[in-house]
Amino acid sequence: MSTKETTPHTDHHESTRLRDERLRKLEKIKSLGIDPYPYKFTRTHKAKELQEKYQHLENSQETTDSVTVAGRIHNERNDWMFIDLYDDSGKIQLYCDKEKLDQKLVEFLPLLDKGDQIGAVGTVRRTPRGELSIKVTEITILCKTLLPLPEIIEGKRRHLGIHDIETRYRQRYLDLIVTPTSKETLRKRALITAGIRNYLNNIGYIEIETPVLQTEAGGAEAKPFVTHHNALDIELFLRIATELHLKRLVVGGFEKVYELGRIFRNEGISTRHNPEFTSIELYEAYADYHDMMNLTEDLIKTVCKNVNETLQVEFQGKPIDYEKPWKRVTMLDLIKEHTGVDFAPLLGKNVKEVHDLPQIKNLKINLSECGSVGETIAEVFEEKVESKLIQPTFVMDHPIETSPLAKKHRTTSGLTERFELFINGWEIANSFSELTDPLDQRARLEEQAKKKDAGDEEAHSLDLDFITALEYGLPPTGGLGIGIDRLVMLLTNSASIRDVIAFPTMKPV
RNA sequence: GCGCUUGUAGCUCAGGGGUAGAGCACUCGGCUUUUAACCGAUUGGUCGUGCGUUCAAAUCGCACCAGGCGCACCA
Repeated sequence: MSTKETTPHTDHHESTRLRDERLRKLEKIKSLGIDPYPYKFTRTHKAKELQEKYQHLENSQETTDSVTVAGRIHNERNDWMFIDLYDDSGKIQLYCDKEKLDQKLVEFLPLLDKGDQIGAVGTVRRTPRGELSIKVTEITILCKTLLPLPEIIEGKRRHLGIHDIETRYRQRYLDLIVTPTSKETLRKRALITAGIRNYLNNIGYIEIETPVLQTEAGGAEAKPFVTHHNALDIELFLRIATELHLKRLVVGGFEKVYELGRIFRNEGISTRHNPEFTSIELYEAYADYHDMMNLTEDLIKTVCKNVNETLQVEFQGKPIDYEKPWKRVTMLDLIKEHTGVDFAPLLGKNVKEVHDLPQIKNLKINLSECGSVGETIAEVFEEKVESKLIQPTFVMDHPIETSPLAKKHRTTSGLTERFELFINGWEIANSFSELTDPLDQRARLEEQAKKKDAGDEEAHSLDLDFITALEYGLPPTGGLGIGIDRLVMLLTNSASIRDVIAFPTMKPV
């Protein structure tokens, strides 16, 4: 501090100047024998509790009820006569009548700054203007801040806030202080994840944590992050799915098991993609994908109602109705509906012959990457149908070539018992009647391994221990995965995945 | 990874070859017993970074860095 005082102001950046001013006040507070960073403070009420409790207090009415509150100063008016104090429940105004205040406190007030955390004791009153206030008798500094909070001006109106979206994500603590909706979104996210766990725990599921560090990153098609374990001197991968370990747990005798947790995929970043994101996967013995559809629909309806108190939710201007029974339709029927092409008779045909059919050529889709009719179907679906599925829709019975972990369809050959849930054109959930036949599973993963060897970085890897587990017997099992971040986006009307992740991945500055 | 676009004071933004601007915030002073208070004064900036063009660059060009949006990949 002492060297700073001798430094000319001209050598300082503005931010340093503002900080120095607060350091000066900090020193002053210390010199008064006050600890600017005390250990504990006991309050009697939160802001919201007071607002509710004194809802019926009339304008200008005063009580003798003494209360103690604590929070952060967001604003001050008329030389500290009015202070807007915020805690995590909301706002309460402090009223400082300097004529009646202890002289020491009057002298202390100018040492405060917006952003400081304080505790206050006083009596409850409603001002003539109708603002519930605490008529202050004591103020305790709880934390002296050194940096000013960001403020924005709209018209002539000034309030706390940040327009710069980069700052909002990089310095999320600031965003949370000054942007009420940011805080609300994360609060809702917590409500959603807690709601999901509650729902599942109540019907007999248990949550078990499976490894993040794996020697084979299996269970999905994605590029993994690679890391290294020093003591073992081996390459390890961050998990891309929880699927294979959870199914091992079902082999081990857990009949209803899930994990809600972080997974990692080494792919692009966008408004809908963060390299680490949260999924829930759950597995239920003796269930099939029809059971999983019922569970998915009921689960999402339940959390939606919890969070929004309604099943009609707007997403970026589009009304989405979660209430009506969700449409259940096969992938082939949807393709037929949107393109007029019926793939059912083409299943099992030679892929080149299929691509040469006039009605396929007319679709004007690049199918050169599709090495099978199944892959062609998936591609046509993605190109022509996916983005149109705005209202909740279960898309059922995917081709076998693109679903290596799903059981063959019980009646239609070439298809599997799988569904994906689409809302707002996004895949929200993915589910199968899990493949339990160890010989079939081995054959399908070996097929994937061939693709991987041929250079497909995203093909499934061959996890031999998983195959071994299946040979010890996986009962009929329904499995389900839900992308939590996108679900939260939908239920909180958030345009970017970064809004629903507290600390989204950013390039270092 | 590609395309478009943005980066100027603590915050929000103007300025687009000729001495770096405004509002608010901060600081100081005045007025006021009051609710975006008001009035006045002073502060405050390597114009994202680097290299170039030019007598002269915040401004023009190129490269790089970071963000946003779109595309690709994907959930």
